Amino acid sequence: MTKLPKPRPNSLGELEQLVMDQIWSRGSATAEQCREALLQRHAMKDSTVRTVLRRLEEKGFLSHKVEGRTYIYRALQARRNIAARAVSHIVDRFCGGSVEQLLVGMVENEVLDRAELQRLAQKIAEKKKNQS
Amino acid sequence: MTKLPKPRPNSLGELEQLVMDQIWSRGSATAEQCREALLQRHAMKDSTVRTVLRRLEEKGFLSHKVEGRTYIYRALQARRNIAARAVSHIVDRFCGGSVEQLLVGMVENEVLDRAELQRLAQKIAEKKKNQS
DNA sequence: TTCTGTGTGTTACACATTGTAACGCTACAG
DNA sequence: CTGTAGCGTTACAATGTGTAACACACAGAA
Repeated sequence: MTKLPKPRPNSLGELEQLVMDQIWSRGSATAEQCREALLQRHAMKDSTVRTVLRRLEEKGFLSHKVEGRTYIYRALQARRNIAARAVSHIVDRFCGGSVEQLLVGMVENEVLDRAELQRLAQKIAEKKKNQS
Repeated sequence: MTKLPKPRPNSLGELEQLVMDQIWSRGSATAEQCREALLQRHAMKDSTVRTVLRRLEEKGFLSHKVEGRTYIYRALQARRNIAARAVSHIVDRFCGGSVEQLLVGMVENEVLDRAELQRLAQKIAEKKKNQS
């Protein structure tokens, strides 16, 4: 009976976010690179960053390769995909699975205005034309 | 110096979700009504439900009026609006504020298929026509 | 070869959130 | 007047997250 790695939750804490942002925008990064980049807004020890990186890897957001003695982390999932899945959950939970309902809500809440929505529809239509 | 109500986080735990679902689908409900409705999937004591209800109220999701000796809870926010704001955060965080990016991601992740997307665009267009 | 620093693994701790519940008080029904 | 239904208060354990110390190992300097 090998003990399975304890499943960690699929959401991101604040610091975890910041670290992921680093990885995403750089493509890949070491612990030190992350730390340096974050120092301005958020001072922390190197062990802190490394712990966060390890947890992110456990959660399945990152993987690393070893280069010499240092770990180089890269994202396993694109920002967009994370967003897509998160939104999918929300839609299921709150909108009865209907993306349309979601969009309606977003307009109601002025998160999205009608003009924007129109542009979206336009683009979708165009994309279809180009594809078919 | 009156102590301000401690701000609770804006997310919902699993049980909190279930309770909110009850309130949302009924329009309003008492603690006992919630409890009874949830008993099948999720046994719990009355104090548990009441604690959850109180916390939901602290978080700003619910309010209550008193009828005789019982509290009647109702939602302060529509499901949809919660969804809209949550998604708005996600879009900001992960999609650079672009809903389009989000939709692209959702198609990539097969959360949404192209046909569905087309229907959406269609409906948006129709709605515009009806309005203008 | 020995020393030293850099990067890693392990372990720990505090605090907040969430699920869970006991206990005690009060007011209305019988 | 007494039981009970419904509330307020308080508590506790598990988990998630930020934070970090410490020990170990290896690569390059002396």
